[in-house]
Amino acid sequence: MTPARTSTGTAPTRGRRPGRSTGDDREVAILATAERLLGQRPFGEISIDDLARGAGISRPTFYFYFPAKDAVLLTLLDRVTEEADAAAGDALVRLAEDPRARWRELIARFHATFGGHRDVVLACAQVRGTNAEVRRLWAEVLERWVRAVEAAIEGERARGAAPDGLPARDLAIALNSMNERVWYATFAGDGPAVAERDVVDVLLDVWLTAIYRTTTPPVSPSA
Amino acid sequence: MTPARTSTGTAPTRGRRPGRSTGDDREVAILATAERLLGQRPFGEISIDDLARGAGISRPTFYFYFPAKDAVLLTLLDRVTEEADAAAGDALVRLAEDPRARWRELIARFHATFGGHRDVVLACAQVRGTNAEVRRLWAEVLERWVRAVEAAIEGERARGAAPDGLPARDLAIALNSMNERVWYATFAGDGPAVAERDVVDVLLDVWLTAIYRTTTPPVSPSA
DNA sequence: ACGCCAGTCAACACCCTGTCGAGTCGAATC
DNA sequence: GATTCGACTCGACAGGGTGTTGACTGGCGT
Repeated sequence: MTPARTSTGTAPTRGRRPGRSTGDDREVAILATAERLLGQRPFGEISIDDLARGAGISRPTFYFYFPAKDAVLLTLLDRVTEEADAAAGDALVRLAEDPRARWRELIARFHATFGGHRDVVLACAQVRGTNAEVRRLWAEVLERWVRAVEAAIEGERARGAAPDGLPARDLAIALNSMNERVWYATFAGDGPAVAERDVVDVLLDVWLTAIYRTTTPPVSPSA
Repeated sequence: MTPARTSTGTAPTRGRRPGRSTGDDREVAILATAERLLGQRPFGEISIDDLARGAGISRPTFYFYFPAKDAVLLTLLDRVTEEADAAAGDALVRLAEDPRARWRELIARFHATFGGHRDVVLACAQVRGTNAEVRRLWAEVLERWVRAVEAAIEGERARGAAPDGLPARDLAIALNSMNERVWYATFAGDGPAVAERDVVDVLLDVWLTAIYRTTTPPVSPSA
């Protein structure tokens, strides 16, 4: 796994150099403590001391493993986005054979991944406003997904299944943004939100109408 | 205007009782300082001391006017949402006469209002994660807008202009959520974002296709 | 037997928040 | 014109969180 000490960027000096192994358990203990505590109270109310004590070490020792509290969350986020990438992976291959099913699969898999780590996702959404590292990582990940969707839309237009219209990139951004915000509201449960069991179908409907102008996109004549 | 001392909720005792006027300038000075500083650095990096000194008072005196730093932002947000409400106001009346123009007007007016106060909007989005008051106020406002859009969609379905489909409320939530997130990205300028001059048209396109399945909704036969 | 280094923590310096109590001052009131 | 009252002000404190320093430990290679 990627080392956690990424936040300051300038100095990867701090922390355990590869070769030894004693400290690994402490690192995972911190991570586990963070994920557990995130289920109980918001990130802002968890102190470094809480994390350290939860992992059986003192506060200064925490800094041996992570440069700051946010870096823990960043590592957690990294895991989740990797899992989401893996889950999404091949959802859009052979799109032409059954577009509706493929798009639904994409959305459903993201939903499952995020829903399975909602505490982490929610916490990241919260600190994204104040932490540049989290913001950057999330922007990177989103950019990948936007590009994948953009390419898929262009593919559908090329085979004549989807009409021309908005630039594919803008459409991809808008749809991905919608998903992000709708999931946030659904998982956080504050403000107007779509019920969790409906959210995939609601999002799917908007995606299909925005891309194809119909909820039953045509399959490819061949195949 | 509404007094700012709303955060604790239990005790409106604190602060200047109506009748005198000396303190009003201080209050507006704090607000003005906050909005000015927000244009320079994020809310989290502005201390109460900064606000107080900017308004020409000491830190303890700040607490005479506002119960906490967040309350200042809350007051600022209140202004912006009121302005947005006023701007949006009658955009959806006579929808049937020219649906595309009316929807566009709604979106464009919100865009103009938020864009005119982007520093405040951005700051609120950031603290929403950590501040329950801001979260509640935003949820309330959003709920009003969702209801208005929901009613408009149902109206369009009733007159046969829009096909049935998703529950109108879910659709309204999804579309409003999309706007919120897309605007945030556009104004913040981090991560994948739609260019500011295109954003109204991009959002409009998704709204129209999601509601009508066409970008040129039919006008009412009468009128 | 010795040095090195990952790992550990008590203690410190700092910053920010929120509160308390002692004030100042102008405008009614007597 | 003295007195009272309440709006308004701030110095000083207590508390809690962060990040750093410097000293200490113990195993492992030489």
